[in-house]
Amino acid sequence: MARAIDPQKREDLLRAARAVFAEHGFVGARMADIAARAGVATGTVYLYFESKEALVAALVDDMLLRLTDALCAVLDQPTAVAPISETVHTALVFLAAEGDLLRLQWLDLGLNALAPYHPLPGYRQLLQELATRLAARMARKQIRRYDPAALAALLIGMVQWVAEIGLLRGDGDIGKYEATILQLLEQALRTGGEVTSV
Amino acid sequence: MARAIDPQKREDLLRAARAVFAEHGFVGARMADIAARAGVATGTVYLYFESKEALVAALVDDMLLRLTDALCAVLDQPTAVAPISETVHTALVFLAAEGDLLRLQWLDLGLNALAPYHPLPGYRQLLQELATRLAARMARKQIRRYDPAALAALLIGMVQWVAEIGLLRGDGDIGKYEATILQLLEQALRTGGEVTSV
Amino acid sequence: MARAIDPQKREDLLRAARAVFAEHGFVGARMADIAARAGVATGTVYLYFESKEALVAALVDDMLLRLTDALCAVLDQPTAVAPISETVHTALVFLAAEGDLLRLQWLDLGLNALAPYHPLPGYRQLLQELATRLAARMARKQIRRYDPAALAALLIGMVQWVAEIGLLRGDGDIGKYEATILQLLEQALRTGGEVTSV
Amino acid sequence: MARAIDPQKREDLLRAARAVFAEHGFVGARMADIAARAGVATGTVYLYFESKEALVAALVDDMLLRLTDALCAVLDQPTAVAPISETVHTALVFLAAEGDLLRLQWLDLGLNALAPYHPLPGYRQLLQELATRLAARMARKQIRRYDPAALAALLIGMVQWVAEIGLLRGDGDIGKYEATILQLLEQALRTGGEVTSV
DNA sequence: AATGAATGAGAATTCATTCAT
DNA sequence: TATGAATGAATTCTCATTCAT
Repeated sequence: MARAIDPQKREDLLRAARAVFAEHGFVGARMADIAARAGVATGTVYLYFESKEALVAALVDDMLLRLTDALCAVLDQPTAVAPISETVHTALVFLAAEGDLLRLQWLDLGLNALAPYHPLPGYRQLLQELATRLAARMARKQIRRYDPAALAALLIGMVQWVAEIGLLRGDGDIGKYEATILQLLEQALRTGGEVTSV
Repeated sequence: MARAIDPQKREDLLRAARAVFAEHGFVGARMADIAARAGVATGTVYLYFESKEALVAALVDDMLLRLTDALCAVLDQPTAVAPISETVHTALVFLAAEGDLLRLQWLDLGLNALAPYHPLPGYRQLLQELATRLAARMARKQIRRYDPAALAALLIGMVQWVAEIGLLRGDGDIGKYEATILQLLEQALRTGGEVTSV
Repeated sequence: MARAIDPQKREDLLRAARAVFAEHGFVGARMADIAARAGVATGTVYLYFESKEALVAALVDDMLLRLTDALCAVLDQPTAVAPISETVHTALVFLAAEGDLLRLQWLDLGLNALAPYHPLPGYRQLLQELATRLAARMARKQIRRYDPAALAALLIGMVQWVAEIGLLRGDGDIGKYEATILQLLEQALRTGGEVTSV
Repeated sequence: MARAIDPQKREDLLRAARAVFAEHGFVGARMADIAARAGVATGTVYLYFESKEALVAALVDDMLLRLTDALCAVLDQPTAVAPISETVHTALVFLAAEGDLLRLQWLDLGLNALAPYHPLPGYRQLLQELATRLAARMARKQIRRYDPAALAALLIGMVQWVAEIGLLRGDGDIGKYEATILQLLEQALRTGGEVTSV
């Protein structure tokens, strides 16, 4: 059970779940509503997802994958003037737009507190893809050398937390924070003698 | 209602709640168990806390306050050689030790996704105290000038996420991450011509 | 949980459960209906009984106890002319009148097929009280000597099955069966040379 | 629908159902498991049996038929020394071996408490075949004269209940009970002046 | 303030059954 | 006849919360 029989239906279910979670919150969302929204019977949800929590996990995992794609797209642009800045900006825009999923990520983390080792594949993927690309820039001396995996984690940490602050404050104005991230990275990442734009 | 009549009992309840949450997770934790653990009747819990969620919030808020105290203590040491480094280290040690509460923080954030603007007082306090002290160091040119509030947020973001990674990986080994934070801050925070230790 | 707090409420619950079971059958009976019928909230049922099945067991056990009492009352009458006959008759009348509980007994037996050793206390009680009294009569040579416990079991087996046949046939006319039991016991139980009425 | 298309498949399904019922109990048994065990698709079960309950009924009915056959085989032996004793023994051995089906019989009885008149054909058959043969022995004065149908019912009642006691006690040791049945029948069934073995 | 029995809303989940293929 | 994905009804039981004492 809980196998993807019909990919389209799985898609519909995820879309419906996201909408219902956004509207009623995790606790307020009813599986029956999600099913109805996706145009299937209640029981059908369970052919695709083990549980309500699994729906959250799938949504978060998918978000992480899309974030990875978005960031990689930026970092892979050969013509970028300030790739790191653009990456940070992209991440912030992405997370601001998908604040509902960022909150679902916190929920997933909070709900699975007892599970010993269960990180979503998306985390590894995101950090790894980022680390690879950062390492490449280090190798090319475009940015200062750090542990790539750790640097990737720090970027994600800053960016997610800044996005969360935007959500917490409600206004979503994180301009000051974004500027500071960029200044900080400017200093931290620039290579020795040159004047570079990160 | 839900006001602290007996501070000791409130303490006991928080301690009991934390233990039960850690043992059974938020969903698996029963108010009756928490009450029993604290040695009071079920109904008594509600004389001190509005709801189960409020218990989580109180626990998180308290954690944030204690984190604030711990970090301020470090930053206020006049004799510190590398205050920022020590602060970061202190934060990581603290969060690693209180991983259960960090997870409860994520839960609180995830659970209150729909509430418009309700951040715990502890967040403001933590960021503000940190910002104040960072600003002071900037004024004294001990570290490079950034927006203090934003810089405080970035530190918290990095540190919390690194601690979370430690939890996710299960091994808690975040040495590499801590080293990288320090290197990065070393670069980002050092003032112009001098060779400083941050 | 599932302890008797208020004996009266427990009584009410049992009475309500029996009525609802009789009306809708075990499967058709809803715990909420039983609770409503007893004038309590749904959850309250679970303060007195572990589960729907436990309600059945309690009902059956109680029936067994009452049957025991009824039969003992007959057997303990010193003036009885034909005590065994009267006992059989009493049992048949009792079971015919409480056919719903007899059926609940079958259900309990069928439902607990997997539980290794879980007979209701009522069974032991019934067989034992009966055996004791039969043994006494044997000692006084009022009836032929058999293994008392086994004889008690055989009586119960015959009587319950005859009552069940009455239920199955719907007409409840078991006169022929009762007569045959009595004839059979007359032969089987009479002592040697005397002409006794069992 | 629900008619036997392929007798072999019907057999397989019954065998599978019995195994799954024995393993998980009636409630715990899933139609899908039964189907899988029989090597057919879920829906196929319903081509052979109306419902889960019908599966139970078929199993019980079949058991009753086999019991009938077994008992008739004994009673029809012209050379038997003590035919009634052997019949009782055969019944007890049979029911002890098929305790799972005896329990399913109770379940069937308990589940159909509300249905007005629906006994399985197997009951009538069993009682009738037995009655016929007992009547024949009475006609030949081999056993004392009673109402044959009633006597048959009493035998079944005793034997089933003794088998059930074996199940309840878990040890299956019903030797004492069997002996008592035989002694009792010896007395009850022997004809006038002769010394017969029943 | 404290108690803890009583409340009762609540929804996730299951699985017997169906039916389009 | 067989399939097995889809259905969706249906309800037990839980447990946060209340409130009479």
